[in-house]
Amino acid sequence: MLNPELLRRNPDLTRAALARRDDESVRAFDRAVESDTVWRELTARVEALRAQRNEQSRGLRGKPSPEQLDQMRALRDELAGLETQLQSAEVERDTLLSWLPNLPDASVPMGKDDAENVLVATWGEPKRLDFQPLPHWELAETLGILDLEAGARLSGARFFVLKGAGAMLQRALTNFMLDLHVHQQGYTEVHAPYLVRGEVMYGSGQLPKFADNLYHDEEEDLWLIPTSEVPLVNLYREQIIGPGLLPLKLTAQSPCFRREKVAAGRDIRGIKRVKQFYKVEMVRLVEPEDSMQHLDALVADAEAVLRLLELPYQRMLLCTGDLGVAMAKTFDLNVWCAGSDEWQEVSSCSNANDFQARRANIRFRREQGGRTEYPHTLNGSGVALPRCLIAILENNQQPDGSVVIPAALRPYMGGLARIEPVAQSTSS
RNA sequence: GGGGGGGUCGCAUAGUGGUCUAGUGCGCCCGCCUGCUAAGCGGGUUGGGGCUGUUGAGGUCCCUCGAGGGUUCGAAUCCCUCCCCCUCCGCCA
Repeated sequence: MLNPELLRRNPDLTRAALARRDDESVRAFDRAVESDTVWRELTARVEALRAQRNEQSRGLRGKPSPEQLDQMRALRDELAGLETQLQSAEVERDTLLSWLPNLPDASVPMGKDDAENVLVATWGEPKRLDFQPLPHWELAETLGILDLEAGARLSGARFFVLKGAGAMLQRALTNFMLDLHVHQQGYTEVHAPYLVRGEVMYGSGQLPKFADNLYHDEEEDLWLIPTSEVPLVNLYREQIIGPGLLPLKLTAQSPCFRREKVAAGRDIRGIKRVKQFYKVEMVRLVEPEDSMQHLDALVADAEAVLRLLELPYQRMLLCTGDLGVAMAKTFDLNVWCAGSDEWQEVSSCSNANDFQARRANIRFRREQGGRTEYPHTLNGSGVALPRCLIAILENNQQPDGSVVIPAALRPYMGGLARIEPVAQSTSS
């Protein structure tokens, strides 16, 4: 949520910042400003009446006369009418406000969509294989470690089954990433629920806009998380973080559930875009003035994962048109996948500044008795598992169909250095 | 799933229609006292919002006793719905 002060004190600057995203945001902003004005007018009137009631009521203790009672009843009724108006004005304003996206940081380039994201840096060389590389869905099936058919049989399209060295590789990756974040980079490992309340989804910005892409249990009104950013960012919701505790650095592994309704026709082959996958996530809660440095540090933490796994990647700065609603600035890390012959996004590292903190009502104090402030929140994948697994399989494939395990992962796989093709699949 | 108890300003508690502008203890902050510390003494200490003003000084009003409704001239207190915690029984990884 945007700071309401922005609508009142600096509407022109704010409108201009939103205009860098799209026209719809500007129109939504103007409606929010108008609705906020109405709300403030009604607030002033209601509060004046309440002050009047409180004062007169004080003189009434004991035995009010019938005339006094009549007068007070009239006051009550007038107040009730206005309060009803105020309430609906408040709902309207809050709704409009809740749909407004974050302001893009000044350093974010203008652009319509992902085609206009800016390449900031490249690490490593995309592998040129001197044979025809296979895409992961073919490669992994011959290795006997991926079974898309079984995934479909169990759960439908966009679900998959990993077996043997494939399942082990996923587990190895998770453990490797968590160990790096916890032991080398100073994050605190967290396990939090995968099912959360609606308010929690609202807090990190998934609701109200993206209800369509989330799984929801009607009976208990709980939502399946699309990323552990959701519980991690909300870990301190409704709390005031005491002096000296920031920055907080949190990491978690979790399954992620996405309905992928929006991307219905895209990436249908393989496990690039699936409805359930594992991801290791990093979140930071920091003092506002430090947040951009923390964004750089966060990106570096994610990059360390890819470097240790020897995966060539690009760091992209997202343009205004590709920026998530809650985010002020985002870097994507795209890793080269030799078999699919494309760069795939494995990490998205963002600074949400105070947008999520406001929604989730997370505050902090710099010193005992000081005023409360909203911290800035940052999140980034470190990194998404199936796509990382895709990259390892496709880039490390050999002419004989085997796949070499990156050295960093071998200790996590019982020393296994290579996944060999199996003779035959189980089905006939 | 069934029964019982309970959510009050950091923590612990008091408060059963106006005297609550929510008391008390602990903790914390400031000051006094004091070789130093502790004790003692005095003062302060929920969070938010509007207007005004400042760039986060102040002033003023409103809201806030788990959340939302209701009754009433007036609700921490009475009624309804919901959320959460504890406990007993049943079931269960």
